[in-house]
Amino acid sequence: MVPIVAELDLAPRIDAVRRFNRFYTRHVGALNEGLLESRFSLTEARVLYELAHRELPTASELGKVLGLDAGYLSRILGGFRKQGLVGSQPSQADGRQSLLTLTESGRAAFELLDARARKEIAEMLGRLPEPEQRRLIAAMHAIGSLLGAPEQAEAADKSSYLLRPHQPGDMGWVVGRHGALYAQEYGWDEQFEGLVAGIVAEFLKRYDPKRERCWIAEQDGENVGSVFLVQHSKTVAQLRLLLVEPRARGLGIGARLVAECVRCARQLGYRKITLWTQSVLHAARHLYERAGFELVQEQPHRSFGKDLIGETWELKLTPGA
Amino acid sequence: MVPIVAELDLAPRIDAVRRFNRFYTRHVGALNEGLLESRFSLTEARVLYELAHRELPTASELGKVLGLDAGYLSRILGGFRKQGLVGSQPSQADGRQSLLTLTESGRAAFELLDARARKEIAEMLGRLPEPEQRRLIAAMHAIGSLLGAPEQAEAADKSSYLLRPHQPGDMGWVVGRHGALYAQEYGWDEQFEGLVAGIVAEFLKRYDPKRERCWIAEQDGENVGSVFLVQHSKTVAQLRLLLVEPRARGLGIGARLVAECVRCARQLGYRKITLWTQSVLHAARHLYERAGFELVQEQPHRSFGKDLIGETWELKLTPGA
DNA sequence: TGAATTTATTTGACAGAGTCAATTAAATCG
DNA sequence: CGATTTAATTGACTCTGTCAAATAAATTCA
Repeated sequence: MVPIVAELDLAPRIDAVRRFNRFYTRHVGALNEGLLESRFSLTEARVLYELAHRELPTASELGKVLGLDAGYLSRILGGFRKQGLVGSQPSQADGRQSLLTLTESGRAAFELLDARARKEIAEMLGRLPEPEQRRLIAAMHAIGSLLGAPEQAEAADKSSYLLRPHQPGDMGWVVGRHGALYAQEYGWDEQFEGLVAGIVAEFLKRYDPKRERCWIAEQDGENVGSVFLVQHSKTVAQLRLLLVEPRARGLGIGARLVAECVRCARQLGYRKITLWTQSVLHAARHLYERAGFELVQEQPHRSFGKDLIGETWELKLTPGA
Repeated sequence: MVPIVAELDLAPRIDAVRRFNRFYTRHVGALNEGLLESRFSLTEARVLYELAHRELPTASELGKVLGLDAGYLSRILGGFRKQGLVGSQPSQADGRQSLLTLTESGRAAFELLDARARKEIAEMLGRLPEPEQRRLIAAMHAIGSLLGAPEQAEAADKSSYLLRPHQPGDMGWVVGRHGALYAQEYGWDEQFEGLVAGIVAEFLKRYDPKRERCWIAEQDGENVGSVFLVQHSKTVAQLRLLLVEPRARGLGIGARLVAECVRCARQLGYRKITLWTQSVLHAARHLYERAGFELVQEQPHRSFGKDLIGETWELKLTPGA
């Protein structure tokens, strides 16, 4: 019989991981990274890749990055030199080293390989409808960050996300991530998730596209942030439910969401933006402060199982600006 | 500048996939599946694995499954035979084939390898806190089913899920999946997601653990179903928000959720369960019918951008049973 | 400074992983 | 029955990767 209450049994998880490992190994093997009809082996392709993505690397640098035996690598590079794919110049700093570069034809060979590999992946992605592609990327991203892929975080830069209006499913994401994150980070109880659910329910029910907005920040197809601009009165807008996923913090997404709200409120003719937050939410308070909001009221209260100090912030909008 | 509106540009997704492939290849390579100090190569271990999981396979069967060259495999099997790890018996049906089995010591070798591999994965999982483990498994499952791993689906059987009470984040999941699935499958508009958000908001606000329940069905750490039992009146309970993810359908999860509601309502002393559904939701209606519910009222209405026929179903509970 | 040690690279020898073609013997097709 | 196909084996070979030795430049330390 299926147990009602979860026991922390690792065994099925271990099996799931191993099943996935077997599956994914085969999957990657089937892709073969564009070298099906090329004269390069997988290792050679990896070397070529690193050569194309580094500035004047040395052989030992490549060996370290790729985890290759120095002798093996030396032979591969020798072969490349013979084929005229790489050139080398002696290092000024260290007479033992050579600084390696791809020649014209070396770069051409890499481009060809790279284009083929991209095409393969594009075909694989193309077999999936758009929302499933997004789920796939999101899942890969999740695995990468959970298993600690430093370069996954590195690769995220300021232009790696986009803002878009809400779609089916997004409101649930907003509710769930508010509930889970505030429970985890501040120990708030389920009343908070309920409050958020009430807010989004109200938003969807009374949603007026001419007076209100929701933005979802998306990165690699995965939701990483949200903010709402709702009508508080004819002339006053309210900013609500600002959230940025921990793993996407530090990219300026929060500031961007707030700025977008302010810009839009001004455009829609509001005179003032108001918002309610808590004194413990330091990161959010900073964002409001830097966007020009001013603290106008403080109010201690007990909510979500904690003693909190609620704060009202306001930003006056000059219509002309 | 970051674009406001999403354009369907594959390039960043392709890069994300390739980054993940590189990362995961290295990750799996680092795991080495328990054969670090064993006398087996990776391929030999894979052969051993298949031998341990099949009934009297033939060499060609193994070769097909593992994608190995027949000659290569023949040599590996020859080695195993020499070491006394596999035995073979001639096939009655086909004189060219031998039916392979692991000997005692072959099985022992496999068990050792298997235990080591499990231990490795367990250590990796152990480094993650419990909720992150669940996210990891969920993400792997998502990738597996998106890229079409038939055995991932196969492996799901009736005892592969569990029911548990709700946790932070679950309500958001319920809202989001209702919103996304009904939009996708029936074309309902965002008003429906708003309605669900309102229901869960109300549920959390008034939640009385003695009179009400929520069950979340979880599979490999991923939410795949939900149902709520809420108080309608002193003697009448209401079943709400029954949902099963498409990929988890056919495992009896829906029936199980309904049965759990009925059992619990009876135990809590309710005299009747009522529920509201729509005529187009055939699968759900079947479940209710088979659980003993009876259709007591029909009501055409226009909601969620569609013309629908709402239905009220009821189940009388005999207190003694 | 200069001898000892370390480091970057190359080379030779070799083992393991995997492919390809040829061979044998049994099974199947027509 | 002869022709073709299939399962399994074997030999020859290539590619992948490791290990140890050699060389030359750089660094350390007394």
